Amino acid sequence: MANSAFSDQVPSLYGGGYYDINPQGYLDMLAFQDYGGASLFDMLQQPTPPQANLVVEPHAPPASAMQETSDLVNTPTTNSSSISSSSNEHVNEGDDQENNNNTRSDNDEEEKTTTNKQLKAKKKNPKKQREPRFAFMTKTEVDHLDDGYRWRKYGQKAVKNSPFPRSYYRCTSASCGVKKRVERSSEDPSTVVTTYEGTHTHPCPITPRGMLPETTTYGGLNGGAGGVSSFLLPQIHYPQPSQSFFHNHINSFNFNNTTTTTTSTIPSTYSHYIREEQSYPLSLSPSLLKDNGLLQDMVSFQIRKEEPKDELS
DNA sequence: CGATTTTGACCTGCGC
DNA sequence: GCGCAGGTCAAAATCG
Repeated sequence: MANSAFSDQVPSLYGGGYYDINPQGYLDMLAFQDYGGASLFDMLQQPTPPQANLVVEPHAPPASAMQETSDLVNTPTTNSSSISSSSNEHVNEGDDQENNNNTRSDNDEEEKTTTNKQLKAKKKNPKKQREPRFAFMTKTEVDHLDDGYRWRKYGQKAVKNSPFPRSYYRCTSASCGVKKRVERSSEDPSTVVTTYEGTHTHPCPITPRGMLPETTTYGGLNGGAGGVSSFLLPQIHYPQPSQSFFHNHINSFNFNNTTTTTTSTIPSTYSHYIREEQSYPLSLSPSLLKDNGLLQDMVSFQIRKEEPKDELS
């Protein structure tokens, strides 16, 4: 199959469920910029982090329109890859996602202790409830991108039809059950496919620049030259307890040797037209971005309509 | 010495 | 039911 890493991975993300878009129908996104060595965490420290909203508008045409608005942002390039994002069956109630996160991790913890001896006898609910997930592809030589959170690798598996293994990471935060998978595309070895599952139940642990953990891998394979770039991945708005997955920050940006693209996938339940509304802080004005050539390679968002297989019919 | 990574074994889901 | 592939566990190894 073409691009097994992606083809294998992403479709599975689409199975079942739908997004729990917040009442306002907004999908918040962070705009990114490489501050010439400063990480995005610096940006986040700012009182008014750059932000762009995706506005979900019912009854509007999906893809094409999305393309239009994306073009407002920048010009897609050829070497960029697309990412897909998806949220899997998270059961109806909006709160469930959060609850799932918490209860699941709690349950996991309990299971670990109680069924300690019963190896791998992890009996989760017969009806497994998967966390919302989304994947994105990144043009980078670095496998494990620093997204501001701390991850612990808990497994690695060879992937069928791919010479590259898939790595499994888990957020090191105690109560946070977020996982991520990282694999290199067999089709395009320069592309790394990262799949996130779940939402963080805690603030980004990374403190301002200089406090970044040494495990930060950016620039490593590139000799560390060219400035440090970091990007931030989905991060929930903590003040809002029942945050929907899509209310997380999904980013699309580009830095030196790395181009990351994210494609939000809106399930049929929300077969809306998504318009991108960007509001730039002074430091992130489009002109500035352009001047710096930071986002020029950013690929347009492509909102893909996906019919959850399970729920079709 | 604690935290993280590596790695082989085991579990689970799914297709045949 | 069987086999395959994906996902997870946990002991051992490695790292800082």
